[in-house]
Amino acid sequence: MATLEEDEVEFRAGDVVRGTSDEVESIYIVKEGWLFSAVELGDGRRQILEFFVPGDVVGLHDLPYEQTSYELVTLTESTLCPFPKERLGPVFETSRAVTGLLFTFSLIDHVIMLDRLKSIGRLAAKDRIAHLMLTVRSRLCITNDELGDHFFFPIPQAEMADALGLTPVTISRSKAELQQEGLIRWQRREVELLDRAALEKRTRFDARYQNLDTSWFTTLCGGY
Amino acid sequence: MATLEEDEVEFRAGDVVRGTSDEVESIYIVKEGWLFSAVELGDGRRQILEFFVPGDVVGLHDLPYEQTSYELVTLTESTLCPFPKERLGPVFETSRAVTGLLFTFSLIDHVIMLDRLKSIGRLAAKDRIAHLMLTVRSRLCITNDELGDHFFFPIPQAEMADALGLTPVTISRSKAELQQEGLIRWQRREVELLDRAALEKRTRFDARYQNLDTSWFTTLCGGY
DNA sequence: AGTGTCACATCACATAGGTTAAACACTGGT
DNA sequence: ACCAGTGTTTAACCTATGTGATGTGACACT
Repeated sequence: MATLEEDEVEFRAGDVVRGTSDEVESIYIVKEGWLFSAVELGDGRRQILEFFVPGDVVGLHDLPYEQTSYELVTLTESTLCPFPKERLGPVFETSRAVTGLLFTFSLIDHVIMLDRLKSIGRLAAKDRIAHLMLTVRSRLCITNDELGDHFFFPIPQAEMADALGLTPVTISRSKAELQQEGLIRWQRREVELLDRAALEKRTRFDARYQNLDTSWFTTLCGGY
Repeated sequence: MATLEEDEVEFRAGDVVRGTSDEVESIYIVKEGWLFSAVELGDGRRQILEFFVPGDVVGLHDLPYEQTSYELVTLTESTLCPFPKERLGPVFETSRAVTGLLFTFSLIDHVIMLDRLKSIGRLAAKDRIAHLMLTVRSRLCITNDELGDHFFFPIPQAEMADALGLTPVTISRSKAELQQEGLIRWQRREVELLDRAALEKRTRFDARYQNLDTSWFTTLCGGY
Protein backbone atom coordinates (compact mmCIF):
# COMPACT_ATOMS: atom_id res chain seq x y z
CA MET A 1 0.00 0.00 0.00
CA ALA A 2 2.86 2.38 0.77
CA THR A 3 3.71 2.59 -2.92
CA LEU A 4 0.31 4.16 -3.48
CA GLU A 5 1.25 7.04 -1.24
CA GLU A 6 4.45 8.25 -2.84
CA ASP A 7 3.16 11.60 -4.02
CA GLU A 8 1.47 14.34 -2.00
CA VAL A 9 -0.63 17.37 -2.85
CA GLU A 10 -2.12 19.95 -0.48
CA PHE A 11 -5.45 21.75 -0.74
CA ARG A 12 -7.13 24.54 1.17
CA ALA A 13 -10.60 24.28 2.64
CA GLY A 14 -13.26 24.63 -0.04
CA ASP A 15 -10.99 23.75 -2.97
CA VAL A 16 -12.41 21.75 -5.86
CA VAL A 17 -9.93 18.92 -6.23
CA ARG A 18 -11.61 17.65 -9.36
CA GLY A 19 -14.69 18.75 -11.27
CA THR A 20 -17.39 16.66 -12.89
CA SER A 21 -16.56 15.34 -16.37
CA ASP A 22 -12.85 15.86 -15.90
CA GLU A 23 -10.70 13.17 -17.37
CA VAL A 24 -10.11 10.33 -14.93
CA GLU A 25 -6.41 10.59 -14.15
CA SER A 26 -5.85 9.09 -10.75
CA ILE A 27 -7.26 7.82 -7.51
CA TYR A 28 -6.43 9.57 -4.26
CA ILE A 29 -5.61 8.43 -0.80
CA VAL A 30 -6.62 10.90 1.87
CA LYS A 31 -3.68 11.61 4.11
CA GLU A 32 -5.17 14.54 5.98
CA GLY A 33 -8.46 16.43 5.98
CA TRP A 34 -12.15 15.93 5.19
CA LEU A 35 -13.66 15.94 1.69
CA PHE A 36 -16.89 15.13 -0.07
CA SER A 37 -18.02 14.09 -3.52
CA ALA A 38 -21.12 15.59 -5.10
CA VAL A 39 -23.15 16.05 -8.26
CA GLU A 40 -24.72 19.38 -9.18
CA LEU A 41 -28.16 19.27 -10.77
CA GLY A 42 -27.72 22.50 -12.65
CA ASP A 43 -30.53 24.46 -11.01
CA GLY A 44 -28.64 24.97 -7.78
CA ARG A 45 -29.66 21.67 -6.30
CA ARG A 46 -26.79 19.41 -5.33
CA GLN A 47 -26.48 15.91 -3.98
CA ILE A 48 -23.53 15.04 -1.81
CA LEU A 49 -22.62 11.42 -2.31
CA GLU A 50 -19.88 10.52 0.14
CA PHE A 51 -17.75 12.10 2.81
CA PHE A 52 -14.07 11.17 3.06
CA VAL A 53 -11.73 11.26 6.03
CA PRO A 54 -8.04 10.41 6.45
CA GLY A 55 -7.31 6.87 5.32
CA ASP A 56 -10.05 6.75 2.69
CA VAL A 57 -9.43 5.82 -0.91
CA VAL A 58 -11.17 8.25 -3.24
CA GLY A 59 -12.11 7.78 -6.85
CA LEU A 60 -11.90 4.01 -7.23
CA HIS A 61 -15.29 3.76 -8.88
CA ASP A 62 -14.32 6.22 -11.58
CA LEU A 63 -11.71 3.83 -12.89
CA PRO A 64 -13.97 2.17 -15.47
CA TYR A 65 -14.94 5.58 -16.91
CA GLU A 66 -13.28 8.04 -19.22
CA GLN A 67 -14.73 10.98 -17.34
CA THR A 68 -15.34 11.53 -13.65
CA SER A 69 -18.94 11.17 -12.62
CA TYR A 70 -18.87 13.61 -9.70
CA GLU A 71 -16.83 16.44 -8.28
CA LEU A 72 -14.51 16.24 -5.32
CA VAL A 73 -14.32 19.13 -2.86
CA THR A 74 -12.40 19.70 0.37
CA LEU A 75 -14.17 20.63 3.59
CA THR A 76 -10.98 21.37 5.47
CA GLU A 77 -7.34 21.85 4.61
CA SER A 78 -6.32 18.52 3.12
CA THR A 79 -3.40 16.48 1.94
CA LEU A 80 -4.03 13.90 -0.77
CA CYS A 81 -1.80 11.27 -2.31
CA PRO A 82 -2.76 10.96 -5.98
CA PHE A 83 -1.94 7.71 -7.69
CA PRO A 84 -2.11 7.73 -11.49
CA LYS A 85 -4.60 5.45 -13.14
CA GLU A 86 -2.14 4.07 -15.67
CA ARG A 87 0.12 2.85 -12.90
CA LEU A 88 -2.69 0.87 -11.29
CA GLY A 89 -2.77 -1.83 -13.95
CA PRO A 90 0.76 -2.96 -13.14
CA VAL A 91 0.00 -2.85 -9.43
CA PHE A 92 -2.99 -5.14 -9.89
CA GLU A 93 -0.86 -7.53 -11.89
CA THR A 94 1.89 -7.78 -9.36
CA SER A 95 0.10 -7.48 -6.05
CA ARG A 96 -2.88 -9.61 -5.24
CA ALA A 97 -2.87 -8.13 -1.77
CA VAL A 98 -3.50 -4.62 -3.05
CA THR A 99 -6.09 -5.85 -5.51
CA GLY A 100 -7.93 -7.70 -2.79
CA LEU A 101 -7.73 -4.81 -0.40
CA LEU A 102 -9.07 -2.27 -2.87
CA PHE A 103 -11.75 -4.69 -4.00
CA THR A 104 -12.79 -5.21 -0.40
CA PHE A 105 -12.85 -1.47 0.27
CA SER A 106 -15.06 -0.92 -2.73
CA LEU A 107 -17.50 -3.63 -1.63
CA ILE A 108 -17.76 -2.20 1.88
CA ASP A 109 -18.27 1.28 0.46
CA HIS A 110 -21.08 -0.08 -1.60
CA VAL A 111 -22.86 -1.48 1.43
CA ILE A 112 -22.41 1.82 3.26
CA MET A 113 -24.04 3.40 0.23
CA LEU A 114 -27.01 1.06 0.50
CA ASP A 115 -27.43 2.17 4.10
CA ARG A 116 -27.45 5.79 3.02
CA LEU A 117 -30.05 4.94 0.43
CA LYS A 118 -32.24 3.51 3.17
CA SER A 119 -31.65 6.57 5.28
CA ILE A 120 -32.60 9.06 2.58
CA GLY A 121 -35.43 6.96 1.22
CA ARG A 122 -37.18 5.97 4.40
CA LEU A 123 -36.06 7.86 7.48
CA ALA A 124 -37.43 11.15 8.86
CA ALA A 125 -35.17 14.19 8.92
CA LYS A 126 -34.03 13.78 12.51
CA ASP A 127 -33.19 10.14 11.98
CA ARG A 128 -31.28 10.87 8.80
CA ILE A 129 -29.09 13.26 10.75
CA ALA A 130 -28.58 10.72 13.51
CA HIS A 131 -27.75 8.06 10.95
CA LEU A 132 -25.12 10.28 9.37
CA MET A 133 -23.45 10.92 12.71
CA LEU A 134 -23.36 7.21 13.46
CA THR A 135 -21.94 6.35 10.06
CA VAL A 136 -19.21 8.94 10.34
CA ARG A 137 -18.37 7.83 13.85
CA SER A 138 -18.11 4.22 12.86
CA ARG A 139 -15.81 5.17 9.98
CA LEU A 140 -13.59 7.22 12.27
CA CYS A 141 -13.37 4.30 14.67
CA ILE A 142 -11.42 2.25 12.12
CA THR A 143 -8.43 4.52 12.34
CA ASN A 144 -8.97 5.44 15.97
CA ASP A 145 -9.94 2.61 18.27
CA GLU A 146 -10.41 4.84 21.24
CA LEU A 147 -12.73 7.34 19.64
CA GLY A 148 -15.51 7.90 22.12
CA ASP A 149 -18.87 9.49 21.42
CA HIS A 150 -17.37 12.96 21.23
CA PHE A 151 -15.47 13.85 18.10
CA PHE A 152 -14.47 16.45 15.52
CA PHE A 153 -17.15 16.98 12.90
CA PRO A 154 -16.47 19.76 10.39
CA ILE A 155 -19.50 19.32 8.12
CA PRO A 156 -21.52 22.55 7.80
CA GLN A 157 -25.30 22.39 7.77
CA ALA A 158 -25.59 23.26 4.08
CA GLU A 159 -23.48 20.20 3.27
CA MET A 160 -25.39 17.98 5.66
CA ALA A 161 -28.55 19.10 3.90
CA ASP A 162 -27.19 18.26 0.47
CA ALA A 163 -26.02 14.88 1.71
CA LEU A 164 -29.33 13.96 3.31
CA GLY A 165 -31.78 15.27 0.73
CA LEU A 166 -32.98 18.05 3.04
CA THR A 167 -32.58 21.83 3.32
CA PRO A 168 -30.37 23.79 5.72
CA VAL A 169 -33.47 25.06 7.50
CA THR A 170 -34.67 21.55 8.26
CA ILE A 171 -31.19 20.57 9.41
CA SER A 172 -31.15 23.44 11.85
CA ARG A 173 -34.65 22.67 13.17
CA SER A 174 -33.97 18.97 13.53
CA LYS A 175 -30.60 19.45 15.18
CA ALA A 176 -32.25 21.70 17.75
CA GLU A 177 -34.83 19.03 18.49
CA LEU A 178 -32.26 16.26 18.81
CA GLN A 179 -30.41 18.51 21.18
CA GLN A 180 -33.48 19.23 23.27
CA GLU A 181 -34.25 15.54 23.50
CA GLY A 182 -30.77 15.04 24.90
CA LEU A 183 -29.67 12.70 22.14
CA ILE A 184 -26.93 14.65 20.41
CA ARG A 185 -25.06 17.81 21.32
CA TRP A 186 -23.20 20.08 18.91
CA GLN A 187 -20.63 22.69 19.82
CA ARG A 188 -18.70 24.49 17.11
CA ARG A 189 -17.21 21.79 14.90
CA GLU A 190 -17.60 18.97 17.37
CA VAL A 191 -20.40 16.56 18.21
CA GLU A 192 -21.26 14.38 21.12
CA LEU A 193 -23.60 11.44 20.84
CA LEU A 194 -25.25 11.35 24.24
CA ASP A 195 -27.26 8.17 23.80
CA ARG A 196 -25.71 6.15 21.05
CA ALA A 197 -27.74 3.02 21.77
CA ALA A 198 -31.01 4.93 21.34
CA LEU A 199 -29.77 6.54 18.14
CA GLU A 200 -28.71 3.21 16.70
CA LYS A 201 -32.07 1.73 17.45
CA ARG A 202 -34.10 4.58 15.96
CA THR A 203 -32.13 4.54 12.75
CA ARG A 204 -31.69 0.77 12.49
CA PHE A 205 -27.99 1.37 12.32
CA ASP A 206 -25.63 -1.45 11.35
CA ALA A 207 -21.91 -1.26 11.96
CA ARG A 208 -20.64 -2.09 8.49
CA TYR A 209 -16.98 -1.90 9.37
CA GLN A 210 -17.36 -4.69 11.89
CA ASN A 211 -18.21 -8.37 11.61
CA LEU A 212 -16.07 -8.63 8.54
CA ASP A 213 -15.22 -12.04 7.24
CA THR A 214 -11.83 -11.88 5.61
CA SER A 215 -11.59 -15.56 4.80
CA TRP A 216 -12.85 -15.23 1.23
CA PHE A 217 -9.91 -13.14 0.20
CA THR A 218 -7.34 -13.95 2.83
CA THR A 219 -5.12 -15.89 0.52
CA LEU A 220 -5.02 -12.88 -1.73
CA CYS A 221 -4.86 -10.16 0.85
CA GLY A 222 -2.44 -11.92 3.05
CA GLY A 223 -4.71 -11.20 6.00
CA TYR A 224 -6.14 -7.71 5.94
CA MET B 1 -17.09 -16.87 -16.47
CA ALA B 2 -18.81 -20.04 -17.54
CA THR B 3 -17.43 -21.87 -14.53
CA LEU B 4 -19.45 -19.52 -12.34
CA GLU B 5 -22.65 -20.78 -13.90
CA GLU B 6 -22.37 -24.50 -13.33
CA ASP B 7 -25.24 -24.84 -10.91
CA GLU B 8 -28.87 -23.76 -11.35
CA VAL B 9 -31.78 -23.16 -8.98
CA GLU B 10 -35.32 -22.12 -9.85
CA PHE B 11 -37.65 -19.84 -7.89
CA ARG B 12 -41.26 -18.79 -8.22
CA ALA B 13 -42.42 -15.18 -8.33
CA GLY B 14 -42.36 -13.63 -4.86
CA ASP B 15 -39.95 -16.14 -3.33
CA VAL B 16 -37.43 -14.95 -0.78
CA VAL B 17 -34.16 -16.29 -2.13
CA ARG B 18 -32.26 -15.16 0.93
CA GLY B 19 -33.29 -13.30 4.07
CA THR B 20 -31.47 -10.58 5.96
CA SER B 21 -28.76 -11.79 8.36
CA ASP B 22 -28.52 -15.18 6.71
CA GLU B 23 -25.03 -16.54 6.51
CA VAL B 24 -23.25 -15.41 3.35
CA GLU B 25 -22.88 -18.59 1.36
CA SER B 26 -22.66 -17.67 -2.27
CA ILE B 27 -23.05 -15.09 -4.96
CA TYR B 28 -25.64 -15.60 -7.70
CA ILE B 29 -25.69 -15.00 -11.39
CA VAL B 30 -29.16 -14.25 -12.71
CA LYS B 31 -29.91 -16.54 -15.61
CA GLU B 32 -33.60 -15.76 -15.92
CA GLY B 33 -36.09 -13.47 -14.18
CA TRP B 34 -36.25 -10.18 -12.28
CA LEU B 35 -35.33 -9.77 -8.59
CA PHE B 36 -34.74 -7.06 -6.04
CA SER B 37 -32.77 -6.60 -2.83
CA ALA B 38 -34.30 -4.77 0.13
CA VAL B 39 -34.02 -3.95 3.81
CA GLU B 40 -37.06 -3.93 6.08
CA LEU B 41 -37.18 -1.24 8.75
CA GLY B 42 -39.31 -3.27 11.11
CA ASP B 43 -42.35 -0.99 11.22
CA GLY B 44 -43.55 -2.00 7.79
CA ARG B 45 -41.35 0.45 5.98
CA ARG B 46 -39.01 -1.05 3.44
CA GLN B 47 -36.27 0.25 1.19
CA ILE B 48 -35.59 -1.52 -2.06
CA LEU B 49 -31.92 -1.20 -2.92
CA GLU B 50 -31.37 -2.69 -6.35
CA PHE B 51 -33.28 -4.45 -9.11
CA PHE B 52 -31.64 -7.34 -10.93
CA VAL B 53 -32.25 -8.69 -14.42
CA PRO B 54 -30.75 -11.59 -16.40
CA GLY B 55 -26.98 -11.30 -16.61
CA ASP B 56 -26.57 -9.51 -13.29
CA VAL B 57 -24.24 -10.69 -10.57
CA VAL B 58 -25.99 -10.62 -7.19
CA GLY B 59 -24.45 -10.58 -3.76
CA LEU B 60 -20.88 -9.53 -4.51
CA HIS B 61 -20.87 -6.84 -1.84
CA ASP B 62 -21.82 -9.30 0.84
CA LEU B 63 -18.54 -11.13 0.41
CA PRO B 64 -16.65 -9.21 3.10
CA TYR B 65 -19.41 -9.94 5.65
CA GLU B 66 -20.38 -12.91 7.75
CA GLN B 67 -24.07 -12.15 7.40
CA THR B 68 -26.07 -10.81 4.49
CA SER B 69 -26.99 -7.17 4.79
CA TYR B 70 -30.25 -7.29 2.85
CA GLU B 71 -32.83 -9.74 1.60
CA LEU B 72 -33.20 -10.97 -1.95
CA VAL B 73 -36.66 -11.49 -3.44
CA THR B 74 -37.89 -12.56 -6.86
CA LEU B 75 -40.34 -10.43 -8.83
CA THR B 76 -40.94 -13.05 -11.49
CA GLU B 77 -40.19 -16.73 -11.93
CA SER B 78 -36.40 -16.87 -11.88
CA THR B 79 -33.42 -19.10 -12.47
CA LEU B 80 -30.25 -18.34 -10.51
CA CYS B 81 -26.77 -19.84 -10.68
CA PRO B 82 -25.36 -19.83 -7.15
CA PHE B 83 -21.60 -19.86 -6.82
CA PRO B 84 -20.25 -20.74 -3.35
CA LYS B 85 -18.18 -18.14 -1.58
CA GLU B 86 -15.43 -20.53 -0.62
CA ARG B 87 -14.82 -21.40 -4.25
CA LEU B 88 -14.32 -17.75 -5.18
CA GLY B 89 -10.91 -17.43 -3.49
CA PRO B 90 -9.36 -19.99 -5.82
CA VAL B 91 -11.02 -18.36 -8.83
CA PHE B 92 -9.51 -15.00 -7.93
CA GLU B 93 -6.12 -16.59 -7.58
CA THR B 94 -6.17 -18.31 -10.93
CA SER B 95 -8.07 -15.91 -13.12
CA ARG B 96 -7.19 -12.25 -13.27
CA ALA B 97 -9.79 -11.88 -15.99
CA VAL B 98 -12.63 -12.89 -13.67
CA THR B 99 -11.25 -10.79 -10.85
CA GLY B 100 -11.04 -7.77 -13.08
CA LEU B 101 -14.47 -8.34 -14.50
CA LEU B 102 -16.15 -8.68 -11.13
CA PHE B 103 -14.21 -5.72 -9.77
CA THR B 104 -15.34 -3.64 -12.72
CA PHE B 105 -18.95 -4.73 -12.27
CA SER B 106 -18.87 -3.75 -8.65
CA LEU B 107 -17.43 -0.32 -9.45
CA ILE B 108 -20.06 0.35 -12.09
CA ASP B 109 -22.79 -0.79 -9.69
CA HIS B 110 -21.51 1.66 -7.19
CA VAL B 111 -21.79 4.55 -9.62
CA ILE B 112 -25.33 3.48 -10.52
CA MET B 113 -26.04 3.57 -6.81
CA LEU B 114 -24.74 7.12 -6.57
CA ASP B 115 -27.16 8.07 -9.32
CA ARG B 116 -30.02 6.55 -7.38
CA LEU B 117 -28.94 8.48 -4.33
CA LYS B 118 -29.18 11.68 -6.36
CA SER B 119 -32.58 10.63 -7.63
CA ILE B 120 -34.04 9.89 -4.21
CA GLY B 121 -32.32 12.79 -2.52
CA ARG B 122 -33.02 15.57 -4.97
CA LEU B 123 -35.60 14.72 -7.63
CA ALA B 124 -39.38 15.18 -7.46
CA ALA B 125 -41.61 12.10 -7.53
CA LYS B 126 -42.27 12.19 -11.28
CA ASP B 127 -38.61 12.56 -12.08
CA ARG B 128 -37.64 9.73 -9.76
CA ILE B 129 -39.97 7.46 -11.66
CA ALA B 130 -38.59 8.62 -14.98
CA HIS B 131 -35.05 8.13 -13.72
CA LEU B 132 -35.83 4.57 -12.70
CA MET B 133 -37.24 3.73 -16.12
CA LEU B 134 -34.17 5.15 -17.82
CA THR B 135 -31.80 3.28 -15.54
CA VAL B 136 -33.56 -0.02 -16.11
CA ARG B 137 -33.66 0.56 -19.84
CA SER B 138 -29.98 1.34 -20.02
CA ARG B 139 -29.22 -1.83 -18.06
CA LEU B 140 -31.38 -3.94 -20.37
CA CYS B 141 -29.57 -2.47 -23.37
CA ILE B 142 -26.33 -4.16 -22.36
CA THR B 143 -27.71 -7.60 -23.05
CA ASN B 144 -30.02 -6.46 -25.85
CA ASP B 145 -28.55 -3.97 -28.29
CA GLU B 146 -31.77 -3.57 -30.18
CA LEU B 147 -33.99 -2.78 -27.23
CA GLY B 148 -36.08 0.19 -28.25
CA ASP B 149 -38.06 2.45 -25.96
CA HIS B 150 -40.75 -0.16 -25.42
CA PHE B 151 -39.95 -3.02 -23.07
CA PHE B 152 -41.08 -5.51 -20.46
CA PHE B 153 -41.24 -3.98 -16.98
CA PRO B 154 -42.65 -6.24 -14.26
CA ILE B 155 -42.13 -3.97 -11.23
CA PRO B 156 -45.42 -3.38 -9.36
CA GLN B 157 -46.17 0.06 -7.96
CA ALA B 158 -45.65 -0.95 -4.34
CA GLU B 159 -42.11 -2.01 -5.21
CA MET B 160 -41.45 1.11 -7.24
CA ALA B 161 -42.56 3.11 -4.20
CA ASP B 162 -40.21 1.25 -1.88
CA ALA B 163 -37.35 1.71 -4.32
CA LEU B 164 -37.89 5.45 -4.77
CA GLY B 165 -38.71 6.47 -1.23
CA LEU B 166 -42.35 7.21 -2.09
CA THR B 167 -45.77 5.65 -1.45
CA PRO B 168 -47.90 3.63 -3.86
CA VAL B 169 -50.42 6.47 -3.97
CA THR B 170 -47.82 8.94 -5.16
CA ILE B 171 -46.54 6.46 -7.73
CA SER B 172 -50.03 6.06 -9.12
CA ARG B 173 -50.65 9.81 -9.25
CA SER B 174 -47.28 10.60 -10.81
CA LYS B 175 -47.53 7.83 -13.39
CA ALA B 176 -50.89 9.20 -14.46
CA GLU B 177 -49.39 12.65 -14.91
CA LEU B 178 -46.40 11.40 -16.87
CA GLN B 179 -48.84 9.57 -19.06
CA GLN B 180 -51.01 12.65 -19.60
CA GLU B 181 -47.96 14.68 -20.51
CA GLY B 182 -47.19 12.12 -23.19
CA LEU B 183 -43.80 11.22 -21.74
CA ILE B 184 -44.26 7.59 -20.70
CA ARG B 185 -46.97 5.05 -21.36
CA TRP B 186 -47.69 1.96 -19.28
CA GLN B 187 -49.76 -1.01 -20.33
CA ARG B 188 -49.92 -4.10 -18.13
CA ARG B 189 -46.31 -5.08 -17.45
CA GLU B 190 -44.79 -3.10 -20.27
CA VAL B 191 -43.59 0.49 -20.62
CA GLU B 192 -42.94 2.79 -23.50
CA LEU B 193 -40.73 5.85 -23.17
CA LEU B 194 -42.32 8.28 -25.61
CA ASP B 195 -39.76 11.07 -25.34
CA ARG B 196 -36.57 9.67 -23.99
CA ALA B 197 -34.52 12.77 -24.72
CA ALA B 198 -36.85 14.91 -22.62
CA LEU B 199 -36.83 12.40 -19.79
CA GLU B 200 -33.05 12.22 -19.78
CA LYS B 201 -32.81 15.97 -19.62
CA ARG B 202 -35.31 16.39 -16.79
CA THR B 203 -33.62 13.78 -14.66
CA ARG B 204 -30.02 14.63 -15.58
CA PHE B 205 -29.60 11.06 -16.63
CA ASP B 206 -26.16 9.66 -17.39
CA ALA B 207 -25.67 6.41 -19.26
CA ARG B 208 -23.33 4.64 -16.88
CA TYR B 209 -22.94 1.53 -18.97
CA GLN B 210 -21.46 3.53 -21.83
CA ASN B 211 -18.27 5.53 -22.25
CA LEU B 212 -16.37 2.90 -20.38
CA ASP B 213 -12.62 2.99 -20.47
CA THR B 214 -11.33 -0.54 -20.24
CA SER B 215 -7.68 0.32 -20.58
CA TRP B 216 -6.91 0.37 -16.86
CA PHE B 217 -7.74 -3.26 -16.46
CA THR B 218 -7.39 -4.57 -19.98
CA THR B 219 -4.25 -6.50 -19.27
CA LEU B 220 -6.09 -8.26 -16.51
CA CYS B 221 -9.42 -8.71 -18.17
CA GLY B 222 -8.07 -9.65 -21.52
CA GLY B 223 -10.43 -7.11 -23.11
CA TYR B 224 -13.87 -7.11 -21.59
C1' DA C 1 -71.86 -17.10 -12.86
C1' DG C 2 -70.31 -16.06 -8.15
C1' DT C 3 -66.62 -14.91 -5.00
C1' DG C 4 -62.16 -13.78 -3.24
C1' DT C 5 -57.85 -11.65 -4.15
C1' DC C 6 -54.71 -8.49 -5.83
C1' DA C 7 -53.15 -4.50 -8.13
C1' DC C 8 -54.27 -0.04 -9.21
C1' DA C 9 -56.99 4.47 -9.03
C1' DT C 10 -59.10 8.18 -6.66
C1' DC C 11 -60.67 11.16 -3.05
C1' DA C 12 -60.47 14.21 1.31
C1' DC C 13 -57.54 15.50 4.50
C1' DA C 14 -53.04 15.91 7.32
C1' DT C 15 -48.26 17.05 7.79
C1' DA C 16 -43.26 17.02 7.21
C1' DG C 17 -40.42 19.52 5.10
C1' DG C 18 -39.56 23.37 1.57
C1' DT C 19 -39.36 28.48 0.67
C1' DT C 20 -38.33 33.08 1.52
C1' DA C 21 -36.61 36.36 4.24
C1' DA C 22 -34.90 38.42 8.21
C1' DA C 23 -32.25 38.50 12.35
C1' DC C 24 -28.38 36.74 14.79
C1' DA C 25 -23.65 35.03 15.86
C1' DC C 26 -19.31 33.80 14.87
C1' DT C 27 -14.63 34.48 12.45
C1' DG C 28 -10.81 36.72 10.61
C1' DG C 29 -8.80 40.95 8.91
C1' DT C 30 -7.79 45.72 9.45
C1' DA D 1 -13.05 47.96 18.33
C1' DC D 2 -15.02 47.65 13.94
C1' DC D 3 -16.47 45.52 9.72
C1' DA D 4 -17.37 42.06 6.01
C1' DG D 5 -18.27 37.57 5.12
C1' DT D 6 -20.07 33.31 6.20
C1' DG D 7 -22.77 30.20 8.74
C1' DT D 8 -26.80 29.43 11.79
C1' DT D 9 -31.39 30.30 13.81
C1' DT D 10 -36.12 31.71 13.67
C1' DA D 11 -40.54 32.83 11.78
C1' DA D 12 -44.66 32.86 8.54
C1' DC D 13 -46.30 30.71 4.96
C1' DC D 14 -46.76 27.09 1.19
C1' DT D 15 -46.83 22.60 -1.23
C1' DA D 16 -45.51 17.95 -2.39
C1' DT D 17 -46.17 13.94 -0.64
C1' DG D 18 -48.17 10.90 3.02
C1' DT D 19 -52.50 8.74 5.26
C1' DG D 20 -56.53 6.36 5.38
C1' DA D 21 -60.43 4.94 3.29
C1' DT D 22 -63.17 3.52 -0.64
C1' DG D 23 -63.87 2.07 -5.25
C1' DT D 24 -62.83 -0.52 -9.61
C1' DG D 25 -61.22 -3.83 -12.78
C1' DA D 26 -58.67 -8.19 -13.94
C1' DC D 27 -57.81 -12.68 -12.93
C1' DA D 28 -58.18 -17.25 -10.44
C1' DC D 29 -60.78 -20.70 -8.18
C1' DT D 30 -64.97 -23.07 -7.20
